[in-house]
Amino acid sequence: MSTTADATTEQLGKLAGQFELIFDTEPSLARLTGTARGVLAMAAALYYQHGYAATSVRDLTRACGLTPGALYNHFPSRDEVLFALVEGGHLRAQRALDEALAKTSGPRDALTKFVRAYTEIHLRFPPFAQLIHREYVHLSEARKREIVQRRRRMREQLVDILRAGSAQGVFTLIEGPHAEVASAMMVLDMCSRTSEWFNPKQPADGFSERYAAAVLRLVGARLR
Amino acid sequence: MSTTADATTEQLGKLAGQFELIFDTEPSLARLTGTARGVLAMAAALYYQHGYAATSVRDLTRACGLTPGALYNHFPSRDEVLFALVEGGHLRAQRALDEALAKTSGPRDALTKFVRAYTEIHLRFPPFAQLIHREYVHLSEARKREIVQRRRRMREQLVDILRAGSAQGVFTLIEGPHAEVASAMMVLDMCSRTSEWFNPKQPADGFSERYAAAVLRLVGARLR
DNA sequence: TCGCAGTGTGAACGACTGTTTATATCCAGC
DNA sequence: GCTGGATATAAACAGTCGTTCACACTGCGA
Repeated sequence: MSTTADATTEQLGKLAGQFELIFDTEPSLARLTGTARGVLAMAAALYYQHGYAATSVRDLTRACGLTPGALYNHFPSRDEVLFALVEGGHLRAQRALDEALAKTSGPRDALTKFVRAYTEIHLRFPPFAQLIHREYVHLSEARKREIVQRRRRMREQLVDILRAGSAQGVFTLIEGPHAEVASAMMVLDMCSRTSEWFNPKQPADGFSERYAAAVLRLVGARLR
Repeated sequence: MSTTADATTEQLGKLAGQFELIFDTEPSLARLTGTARGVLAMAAALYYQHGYAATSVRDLTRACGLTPGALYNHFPSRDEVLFALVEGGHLRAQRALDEALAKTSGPRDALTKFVRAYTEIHLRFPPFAQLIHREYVHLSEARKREIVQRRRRMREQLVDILRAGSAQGVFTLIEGPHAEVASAMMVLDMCSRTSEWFNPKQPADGFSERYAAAVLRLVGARLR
């Protein structure tokens, strides 16, 4: 990574600030304060821009105005910086889904709520979602297993909804082997990928509702 | 990267061999022979398994039974190894799309052919598609621009189809700003992400057709 | 048979890697 | 005012990074 010009440094700081705002929406991140919080926000900004693998401890600490050793007063290792971000993001998403699905009336309602919540999480601050989906694969093997398990759980929630709707004749999935899982993957991918191309400058009003409508079509939901 | 046990080495060689088979389907890759071809195949296997950023020149050449310097008899830099793979993959996809869209009768037919071709490219050898979508971001800035341009072109082909269908009343897209672009992104993502979860052990018969059917639903295609 | 292009080696280049250590500084609580 | 914990620094650790270079070996065309 090259030495950053002042203009770039300023942009990076602004980006880190935006990440930091998101931290308040997730307890496991919000409990960090002071230097630790600043480091994690800057890590998010750097990982987002250059990727985790391309961001060294020296890159990160220099951007924070620290020397490399200082990092280890706040995180046990470089891995754990990434893990803190990735786990935080997944906890936040899981909570949003649990809240959305707390009260539902039937598969159609459940699917609508799932899609809206899952899409909205990705659009609240797209770079955060993008960062997590992109970089979690670089976690250490043990930490990665934890995250993969969390992801599988979310997918299973959606599969259950589709299976129920399919059994009740509310949905007519595209046929084929593992129809529910295939459809679930389509839905999750559609929603999560919004973070890759959604332009925050355009109005987001009704965006997640339109996605829910698209998904209802996709799963062949009974009209009305 | 740790020293590889013999069993792992064997698996890696087998994977590299599978990548090499794919090279024959794309002229820009097929013209490589001998060591250069072997190196590129091994690079594909390693980048697929560990990522480009985590694969050093020494990792790559050691896996090929060479010393680091030998690489530079075949590629001008480490960057260009990745670029050869990524560009080859994009050229192959573009050619498949061009062939599929050479003769079409109306937007519905065009969309069906687009989705089938684009999905099939991703399922021919999912790891190759996966590798390309995942790693192209690590190209040097100049090379990345080239690839981004190719990707945009493919997207525009799809947008044109959706726009035409929408204008003729054949499709009824989910409303909203930039409806065509939003729908195009949904479709591209659905198709390309198959490479991430498709299990080659399950039968692929009719897979792309089912995806085309799902997409027709998604864009609200007129019945029949 | 010579010569040369193509291909490989091994050593070296300076720079960068994640982490640990001893040491210094600060500030809150007694 | 003193003490102790939290936090920072500078230096060093043992490696690894991508790349270059002088040199050796190979096999093919003249």
